[in-house]
Amino acid sequence: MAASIIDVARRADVSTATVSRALRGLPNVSEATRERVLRAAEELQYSISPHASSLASGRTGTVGVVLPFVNRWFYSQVVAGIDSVLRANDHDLLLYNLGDERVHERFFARMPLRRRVDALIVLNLPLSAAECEALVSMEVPVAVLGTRIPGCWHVSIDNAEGASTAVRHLINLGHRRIGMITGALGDPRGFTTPIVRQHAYRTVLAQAGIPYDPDLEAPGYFGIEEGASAMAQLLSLPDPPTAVFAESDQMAFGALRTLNRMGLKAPDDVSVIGFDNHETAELLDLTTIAQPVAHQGELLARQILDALSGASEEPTRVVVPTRLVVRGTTGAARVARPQHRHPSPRPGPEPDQHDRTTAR
Amino acid sequence: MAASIIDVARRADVSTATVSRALRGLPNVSEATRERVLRAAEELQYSISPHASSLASGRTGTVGVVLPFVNRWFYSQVVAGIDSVLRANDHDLLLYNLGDERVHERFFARMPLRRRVDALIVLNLPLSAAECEALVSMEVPVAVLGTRIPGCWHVSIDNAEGASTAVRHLINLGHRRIGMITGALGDPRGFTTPIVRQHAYRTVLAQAGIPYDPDLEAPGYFGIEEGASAMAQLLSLPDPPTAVFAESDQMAFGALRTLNRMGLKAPDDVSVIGFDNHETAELLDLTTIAQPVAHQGELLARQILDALSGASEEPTRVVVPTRLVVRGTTGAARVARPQHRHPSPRPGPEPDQHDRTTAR
DNA sequence: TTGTATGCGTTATCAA
DNA sequence: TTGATAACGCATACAA
Repeated sequence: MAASIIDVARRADVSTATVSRALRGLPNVSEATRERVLRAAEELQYSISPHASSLASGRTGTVGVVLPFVNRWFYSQVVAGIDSVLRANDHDLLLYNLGDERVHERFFARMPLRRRVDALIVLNLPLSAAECEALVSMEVPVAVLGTRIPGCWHVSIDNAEGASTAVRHLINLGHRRIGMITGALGDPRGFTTPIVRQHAYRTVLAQAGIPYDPDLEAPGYFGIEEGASAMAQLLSLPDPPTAVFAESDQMAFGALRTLNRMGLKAPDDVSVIGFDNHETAELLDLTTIAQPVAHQGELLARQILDALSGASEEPTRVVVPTRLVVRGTTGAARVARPQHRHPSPRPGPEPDQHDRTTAR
Repeated sequence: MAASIIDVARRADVSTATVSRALRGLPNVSEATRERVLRAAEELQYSISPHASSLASGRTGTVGVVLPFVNRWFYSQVVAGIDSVLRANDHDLLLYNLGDERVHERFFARMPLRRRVDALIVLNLPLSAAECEALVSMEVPVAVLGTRIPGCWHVSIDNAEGASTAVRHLINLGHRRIGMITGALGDPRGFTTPIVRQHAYRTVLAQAGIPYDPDLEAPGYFGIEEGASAMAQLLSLPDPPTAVFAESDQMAFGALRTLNRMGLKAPDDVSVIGFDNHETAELLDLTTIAQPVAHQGELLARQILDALSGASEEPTRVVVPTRLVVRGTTGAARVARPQHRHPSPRPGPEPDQHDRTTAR
């Protein structure tokens, strides 16, 4: 049987209250007794029962992280970021993967994290309005990545700006027939990232005087395989794109594979730009929009700790910058295509071409 | 204030004991009262307090997962596997990342998971003998991936066989000057995987009558960058290898990048084989030894559930098979190198060459 | 600075 | 089948 606080109290010849105080480093304990208690605890190999402690204090010392995937690069990076600052501040991390539809439903039906966590971090999860409300009703601080929930803390990148930068990069290179491989759309619930990026894509094209062509948008669902299919679909068009913006690197990888298998090359045949700066993007020499992934996790955890400590009253919203990383898969458009009546791109210096890494 | 079991009891006009029984689906509750209790709980939006429950029952319903990284592909896959079966059986997953040295030390000094988890899953962690004992002394079932701890459940691949297959594949292709990019060695604690693989590498070479050359072993520490450096080191040798076995795909990726940057190509200049079948291995057309990663996580979780339910008394050990996946980065050695006096490889059918995916 | 006593929300034992 | 009640192990308001 493991030693309890009573055993320690007996051994140190003090009350359990004093043991509790001494062990938690509270003031109002003389150095002498504190030392006695510490030694007694040490000798008995005492370790606190978190459950009893939680029950008595109402705090759990753990933060729930709710996400749709644990095995995708992006999420594992974010979790690592969260973990590092949580751990440094003596908080535990309870992982809740809602990727499975049934798990998702049960989660909101049973609210199993109620009273189990001091705070919640929600990563990029498509949530209905009712589900958002359910989270808020837990009455713990909630920090959200990627989407927005009223009353919650927020961390995100400027998706519109990132996507715009990507498309502008292609336009600057002289491309006018620009496709987009989009992420998971059509989900009725609130995961706005793909919508925002797609909107930016259309807007930038419109601003450049390029007519909208729905055929140039192919769904890739944020997967490698699906990205590959999307690229195949785009290439099968009567008038295929000369450049493609994939809104995730993984989809861009799939796109590159399709090119490869068809005997085509980036950027000679088609320019490809991704989004994320995935760890293998450099390996594949993929031009992309970089976002600080683990850092966003750290920020989320910091927000939560601030909320918990009362350091910050009002939920804040922090937007972290993205940055264009120019690598080898994007290049100048070959020639102005005759069938288009738009002016060919002006020649002249192309900063994107020279800087391998350009601050956006 | 959230409703407690007392509120439910009052509303259903029964005792708290009956509520507890009814909600947990225990027998000895009449259907009528059970329904009454269920409805009362529903109406009050009652949700149980896991801490109180744990305190009273001694069970926590959560499994601790202790690992050295959360953001590396391999580990995130394993965690996903664990999570899926744990979640399906109503267990929570407490993530404990011991990658940081200080966190590691504190973990074993304070044993913060004692009384906090019903069981432990340990992933590929270098542990001293004392640390292993500390884990066992928690008196909960422990399942271990990759290394061995007496008295614990085990899941692993046959590392010797996997590594041997890799090296034999290169030998079968006619290579005789074969380098190895090794993982993290030199750690005094018990993480045996790299040791076993290195031993297999040496043994297979010896069996083929190829003399041992320590210069052909370069450390890559399981990282991309370090793998790249290791390859550079091997290529700078007076007599560089014609083929390289990297004991992880990530290191192989780095190796490929080095080749690429030096204007060399696999397999024309150097054959490269990895280990893992990382998700981007296919993308890079990397020949590799595949291991079922998420599946190993599932097996670990199953073992734990068996132990917890008492279904299995004695800890078991399951070894999952690896399999050679032949892709484009390995090819036949160009010519028998004149400076070696060993017989040149016999020509003839090379099954590894034809089957894209060969069961080892 | 220290001790006493109560409460936290369950489960489990025993009795009814 | 149900109820009363004692743990479970700690934190904390209050008293000393």
